[in-house]
Amino acid sequence: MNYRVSIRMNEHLFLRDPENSELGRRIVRQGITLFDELGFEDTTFRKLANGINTKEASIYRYFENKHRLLVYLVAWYWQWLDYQLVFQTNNLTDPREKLERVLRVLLLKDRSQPADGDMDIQTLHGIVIREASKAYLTRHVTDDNRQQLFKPYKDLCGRIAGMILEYRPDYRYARSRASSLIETAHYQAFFMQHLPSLTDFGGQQTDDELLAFLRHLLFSSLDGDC
Amino acid sequence: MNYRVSIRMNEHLFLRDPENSELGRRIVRQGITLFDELGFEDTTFRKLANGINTKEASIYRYFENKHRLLVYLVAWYWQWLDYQLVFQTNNLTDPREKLERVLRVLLLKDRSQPADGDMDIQTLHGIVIREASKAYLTRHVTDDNRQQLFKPYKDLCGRIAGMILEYRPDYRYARSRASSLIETAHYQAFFMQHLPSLTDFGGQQTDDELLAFLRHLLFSSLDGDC
DNA sequence: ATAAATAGATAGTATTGCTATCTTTACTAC
DNA sequence: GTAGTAAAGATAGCAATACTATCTATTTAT
Repeated sequence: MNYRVSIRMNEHLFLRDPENSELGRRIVRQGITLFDELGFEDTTFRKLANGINTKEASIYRYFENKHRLLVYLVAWYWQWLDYQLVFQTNNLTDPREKLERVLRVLLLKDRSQPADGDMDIQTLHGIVIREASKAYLTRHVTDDNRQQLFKPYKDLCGRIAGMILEYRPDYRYARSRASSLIETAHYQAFFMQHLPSLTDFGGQQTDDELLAFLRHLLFSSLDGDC
Repeated sequence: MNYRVSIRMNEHLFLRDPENSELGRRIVRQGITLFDELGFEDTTFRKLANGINTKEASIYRYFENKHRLLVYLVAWYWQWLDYQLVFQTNNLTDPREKLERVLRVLLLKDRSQPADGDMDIQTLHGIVIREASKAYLTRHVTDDNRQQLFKPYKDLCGRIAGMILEYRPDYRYARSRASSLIETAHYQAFFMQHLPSLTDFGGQQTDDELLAFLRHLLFSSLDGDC
């Protein structure tokens, strides 16, 4: 059996769909490489172009600017993650088990379903941890939001919120709980790696400790009287 | 009685101490104004200089670059907040009451102790919400950390972690709990304002709802069996 | 009164973040 | 096979950014 999941992206995320051409795919692939290696701030379209033997101007035909490329990659990741969630929780009936899967998927603990080959999921995960909040922590967040740029993130939160409500139908903070779960997973992962004194994860299986922490946080909030 | 709290900043945060001169204080004050109005990305030292009738070059004598100015402002805020915490919890004996105060201080719910007059705390709070994570979400976080730039943040987390342990001495995740409390407070405040569908705070007293959510999250994690 | 520190003024440079235009190539329809 | 169109390549250019350097004027400390 050979299959792959393809992810349909919102049109506002690009000027020309990068999945439809060889150049577009190279831009995306190199974008991931540079964001990973240089970080968002030090990446430029000129460097990106040089890395794939094309010209700056060609990249501007695909993405308005560097920020939009970031938004694109992050949105792609959220959509991919959302699909993983659907896949991994399919056929499960126990709501607690579903939430357990949510935690594992957020931390990329399981061999995932293959996606379009241009996306290196592990690397993208690292980019999301360090750069994703720069996608919305801007003065133009409202305009960007109007163009639906954050819909994948909202959809993912919505799905998790739904699972929270399956587990605990009267829970009052499903959406905030979902968004803070995602955010906490990512910045704790960042702290763990770079500012470990902000965390309690020092040892070897830091990833498992983080999972245990998130599990504890999530279920203590859902299981209490409230 | 007339007093003010003065905050001693780490030397690595600046090239020349901005508190020691009129120009320095103007730079800081205008920095706050511009970060607030234009956001970090669209602020430049040229604009800043024009706004206070000086030259770009003069600003570079105080701060290495724009990022360092952000780090300085954010560090100042964390130190100020840390002091607020000390002040507000002084003489309290009930550990739960102390943690309640932590929540209120994080959300700036109480009339605070006056600080050096150049800092507009409310505005700074807004900047911290939107920009603070850009201070550490970089590729050079490790170098910056070596220069102690994030010590104020760590100290604040450490203090909150200490209070958590007073309340619950056997709690295993005091530091992660503290850092995620701070981050959650800020992210949720941002979402509430700009991407409200990621939260459950829609109505009028959104700030009180956020407080209730944070209280719920914090105490449910500390009161459970674990 | 003199030296030292600070600030102001001016200039200059490499890079960034674009936009414009023109040419070449590749595919598509008739 | 040719004409037409879309994508990509090539080149140029420009205003703004992020600095650095240097010189002069002013304040301040001794």
